[in-house]
Amino acid sequence: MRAVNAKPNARTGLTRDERRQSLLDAARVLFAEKGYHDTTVDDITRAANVAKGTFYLYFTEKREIYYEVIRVFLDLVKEAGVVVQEPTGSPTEFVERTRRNARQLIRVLTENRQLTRMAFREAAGLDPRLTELWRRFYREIAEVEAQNLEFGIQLGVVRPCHALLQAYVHIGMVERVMLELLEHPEDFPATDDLVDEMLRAGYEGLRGPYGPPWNILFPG
Amino acid sequence: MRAVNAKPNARTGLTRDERRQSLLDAARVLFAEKGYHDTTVDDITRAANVAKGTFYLYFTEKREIYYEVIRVFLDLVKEAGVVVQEPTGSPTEFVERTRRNARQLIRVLTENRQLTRMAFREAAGLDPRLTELWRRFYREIAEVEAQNLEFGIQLGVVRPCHALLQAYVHIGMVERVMLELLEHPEDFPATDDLVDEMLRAGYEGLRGPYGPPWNILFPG
Amino acid sequence: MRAVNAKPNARTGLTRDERRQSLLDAARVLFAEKGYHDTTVDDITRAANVAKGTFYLYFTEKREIYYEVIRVFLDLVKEAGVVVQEPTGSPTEFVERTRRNARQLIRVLTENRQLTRMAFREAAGLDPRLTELWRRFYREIAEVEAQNLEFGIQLGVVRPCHALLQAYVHIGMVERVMLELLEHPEDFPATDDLVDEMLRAGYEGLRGPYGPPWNILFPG
Amino acid sequence: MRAVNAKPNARTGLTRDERRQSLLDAARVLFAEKGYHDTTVDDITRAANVAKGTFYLYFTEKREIYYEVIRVFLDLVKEAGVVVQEPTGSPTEFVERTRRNARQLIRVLTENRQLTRMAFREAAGLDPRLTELWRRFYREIAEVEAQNLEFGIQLGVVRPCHALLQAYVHIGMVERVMLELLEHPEDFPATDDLVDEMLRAGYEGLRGPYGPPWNILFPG
DNA sequence: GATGAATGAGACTTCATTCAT
DNA sequence: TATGAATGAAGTCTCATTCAT
Repeated sequence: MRAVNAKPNARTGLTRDERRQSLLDAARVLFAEKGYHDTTVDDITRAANVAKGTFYLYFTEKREIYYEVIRVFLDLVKEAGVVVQEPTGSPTEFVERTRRNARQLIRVLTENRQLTRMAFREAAGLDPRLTELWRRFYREIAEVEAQNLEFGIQLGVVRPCHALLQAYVHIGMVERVMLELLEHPEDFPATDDLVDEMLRAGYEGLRGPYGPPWNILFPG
Repeated sequence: MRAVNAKPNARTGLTRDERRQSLLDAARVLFAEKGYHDTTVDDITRAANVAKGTFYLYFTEKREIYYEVIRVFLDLVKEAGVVVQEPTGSPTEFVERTRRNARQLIRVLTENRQLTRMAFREAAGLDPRLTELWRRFYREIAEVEAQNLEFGIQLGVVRPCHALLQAYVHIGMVERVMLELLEHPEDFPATDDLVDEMLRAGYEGLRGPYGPPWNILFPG
Repeated sequence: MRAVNAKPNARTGLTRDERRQSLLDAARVLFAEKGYHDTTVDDITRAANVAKGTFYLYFTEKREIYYEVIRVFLDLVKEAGVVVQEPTGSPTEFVERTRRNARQLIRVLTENRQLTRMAFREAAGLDPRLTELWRRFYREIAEVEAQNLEFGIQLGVVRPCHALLQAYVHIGMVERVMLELLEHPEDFPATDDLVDEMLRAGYEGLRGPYGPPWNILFPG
Repeated sequence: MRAVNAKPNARTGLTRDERRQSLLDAARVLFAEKGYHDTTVDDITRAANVAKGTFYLYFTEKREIYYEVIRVFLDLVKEAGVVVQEPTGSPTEFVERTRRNARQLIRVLTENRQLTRMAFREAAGLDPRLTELWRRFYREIAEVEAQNLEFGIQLGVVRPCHALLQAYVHIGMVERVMLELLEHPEDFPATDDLVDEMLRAGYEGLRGPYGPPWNILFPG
């Protein structure tokens, strides 16, 4: 028994979902290339090989398809790099899992280089609804990361700290480094070293051989 | 002797620079509020109390004034928070200077809350020239920060590391935390504690009491 | 023996005429509610529970179904209120028959309140064919009424006059009063009194106790 | 000293009001010819010799100019034919004034034949605001006419009656006759006779030589 | 006959930019 | 220099109608 929308169209042989998907695919490429405002509905339908009116059978307005493209992208990012860990295992395992997630995240963003750049450049600047989408994205990944930090604290791998703040610290460092990496890969170490360098920075900071520990630096 | 454009206009009593500035001021407020696309040239001239055509006596196109608003804003940010340090002094002095810069940066961004949000939301999404402006902004502040890290390494306060990468790490953490702070100040510690928590994270990381040092965690 | 189109459809169990009728019924309601331009073919087919394409198996275009709805409505009106009288009987009978027709007309229009309002509001404004339909409607009812007046003249109940002109006079008074009645029933007497007041106005005018007869008023 | 908008435009030499008027003039002709829906903004601006965008400097939307055309037309009609009379003078004077108004009304409507036909055909069918305009039109003229009837009653020229109802009766008869006259002038007497025939019908009705008076016809 | 996805012409509206005074 | 009416390209969205299955 087929699903509701699984019946292929009489004329085109595409199901409703397939057609919708082909519009989304066309839109993703065009938005990634030219951004929201320089991409017209006409561009999208031409790229998807349908008439202009067809667009409005699948999306109520131009914004909606942009919204959808971004939503799917952000879900992909969340899925790739943002994983709820278990409060178990050794410190090595804990860090190792984090390491794997980071590498996976880099892979996904690199595979969607243009889309990533566009998404973070235009970010939330055109719609309260879109702003809300981004806000929720950051909130969700921050909560997962804060949760992971709490687990780390329980395990003793992480020292007590303001977990939510540190979650945003981690998100920010990854975000900025990734965006620079996508522009100038030649300025950065290869993926594995890059990940390690960042993990280490997060784990034990940058204190040098002659730097006194924080409690001596600032006794207050 | 007055500068070339210092002669006040017969009708308006404003010098050319003053008029230009009043357009920029009006534009800044409107862009901050509504973003680039929802602000019309008409809005700007109405807010600045000049006729529409006057706009084009001071700016060649709408993008230019946006570009200028962003440029001034980014310069302000650079000036506030990004200072080339001296490779001298004690570790305490080194960190103390960083601390002062961070607090100053928070002050400036908070004072320009709406503009900051808008600028980072719309970011570079509408023009190669604007994209280039942002790219240069990040490159410049990254270079300053990398330089400071090199100094820290020389002083022994900072361990040897990939300075440029760590510069982006620092930029990212500040950027993301700031943007969240502007949205949800109630989720974060007050400024001084916030700065310390971040400095400490950068300085000695989050390693907990039972976390082994990195070289033991990953002997490779 | 069944008529040509009386064979019920295998799938739907409806004869061609029944299906056509259900489209007309749906259209009548929608047109009455929203008028011609705000009612889409999609609205109609959805309300009639058929696919959009089905519409064009029964009507060649959207206008046609509107035309048909109006035609049926105008026929209903004609049938209800416009009756050819016989040139026989007493004055009382003559007036009494007129009175019955008027009451019947009010009933029909009141029962189709929305449709009546819509029909007279949009009237003939969208199509020469429709314009012609309305023109014929007025001509036909005017001719019947003129005929009745001629009978009245023959009976001596009605004075000699320009019968066609007076027919339009009667049509106009009924039409306008009816349309106002449908909007503001509270401004008018109840049906029977309303009819009598109008009949009397038509029959002996509004001349007051001190008003001289017309031939004295205007001796020419 | 000139009025606010009396300064002619630098480029075109037209004041704002003149330009607006030329758009209205163009629109009136086109609407009269083709109705609302078949007239495009493009048609209007082309006829007025301005660019399409200019339209929106003077009207917020297409409906607005239609609304304005109808409003001006209805005001013209009101002004021409709907005059508040004085409760003074002889019956002859009273009727004579009515007669003059009626003739004036016929002149105005005949001079605006196409516009009149269009206006009454499309009537109120496209907008609540327009519906309201028409509703108010009818209410206002009905109130004036009802007032006049009250005066007539005071003078004894008119018998006591439901004045508002009779006002609508009069409006309807004039309206319908006028619309038929505009279509088929050959079916009707010349203006002066037409007016007299209608006045007489309203004044003393159509009772014939053998028709008993109403109170005998219907003793109830 | 019935379906409903697809079509595409065409309408309205916005707004950056120009230019005659 | 300042004005602000005028421009017109361009974009979004609607919907009557078609047609392959």
